Amino acid sequence: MSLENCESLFALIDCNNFYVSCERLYNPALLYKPVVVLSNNDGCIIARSNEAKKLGIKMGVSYFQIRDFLKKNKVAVISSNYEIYEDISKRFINIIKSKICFVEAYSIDEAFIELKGIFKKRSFEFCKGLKEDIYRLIGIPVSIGIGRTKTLAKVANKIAKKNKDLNGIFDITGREEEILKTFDVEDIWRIGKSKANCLKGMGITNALNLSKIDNSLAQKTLGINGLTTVFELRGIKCINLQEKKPIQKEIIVSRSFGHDIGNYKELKEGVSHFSAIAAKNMRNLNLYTKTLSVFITSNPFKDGFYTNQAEINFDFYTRDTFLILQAAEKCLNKIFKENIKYKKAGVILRNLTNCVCLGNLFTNLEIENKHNLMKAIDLLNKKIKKDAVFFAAEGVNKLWQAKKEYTSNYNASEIILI
DNA sequence: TCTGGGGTCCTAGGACCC
DNA sequence: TCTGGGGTCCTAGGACCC
Repeated sequence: MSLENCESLFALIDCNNFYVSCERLYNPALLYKPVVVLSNNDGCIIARSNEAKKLGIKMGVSYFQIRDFLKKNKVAVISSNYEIYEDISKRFINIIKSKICFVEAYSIDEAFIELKGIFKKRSFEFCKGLKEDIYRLIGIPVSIGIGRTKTLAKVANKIAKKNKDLNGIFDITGREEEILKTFDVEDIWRIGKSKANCLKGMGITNALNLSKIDNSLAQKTLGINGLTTVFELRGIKCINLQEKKPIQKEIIVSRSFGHDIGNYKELKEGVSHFSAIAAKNMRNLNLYTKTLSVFITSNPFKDGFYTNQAEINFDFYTRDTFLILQAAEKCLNKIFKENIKYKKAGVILRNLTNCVCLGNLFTNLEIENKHNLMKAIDLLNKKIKKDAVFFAAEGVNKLWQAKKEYTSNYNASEIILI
């Protein structure tokens, strides 16, 4: 076998303007029109249709700054609806898994695959078929980049997206030098703004320059991950396909409030609500926690910024919302200060495990009963409606809730695509 | 008036110990 | 009078990703 045959081949499948594409499934009137999707709290732009990109709307811009511009240009504005996006994302991954074994669900709208054997021999045809299948089955357009390493597949994907003539698929293999020469160092996967600035200061402006950098210089300026990137650009595989998702290290639920909160009661209700969501998410992932922390912050854009956090360790691993609510309240009491307008709060669960770790002989029965209660609550909320059952500590009015003015009224169960 | 949320990893620096 | 140095652990904060 020649050395060439031993080389790996990866593809990155990336959904085009994913959130916008999802919204278009529910509302075809949005097709061919400029559309943007807003972050939680309608804070900033997190997805744009191609038409919106053409208008020069940038990613991450705060909504209030360009509201008038959007209106003038008749851009459709939509609040994000993550339930729907997650549902479509699962379908997207399932289609890929039905066609090939080696799949890594990398993010909500991206998957890496490793092409081996017959798939490698017919890589382009296979990817073309996959792209067509995804569109036929769930109506989401994707772009696919192919390369010898994940980093090169990422580069190829950007090229596929940018260049219309390629019809959404590009294989960089054999053309690395020519392409990397035109590829801005800032656009390389895992090279962020600050590293890019540092590199540009050294005269390294494109990906080809970076691939030729001295190893020890790369490590010194970019750290160990940067050196990995350099090798990957040279076509040397350092980052493997991660088919099995490792156990999550933390679960975070945090939100900015719709308005500043000055009183303890309202803040406590918010923190309790986030705790209940975090506990529910943890049970969904079949995990238990041993550490809970709460943080609160005032508005960082205003004077007298205050932020603080407190942490509590449980005596044993738990997934019991009652215990989590108690702990969250204790943490909040440690850090709450009067006369501050709070803008944001969050709850973090750490030290997660998937082992069933119960307490001692005397507490086991009680814990078992609580488990069953939690299961029942989760089931009711799933079957009847969200928040059909909730904890008194979360409050009834939820006055602090974030803004969401432009939500589409669809839910995931409404659409049947396959 | 309005400025996202969720996640991981690395590093620098302090505390502590021998 | 004189005040080392290396290891480990922890944490906060930065950088990066989507």
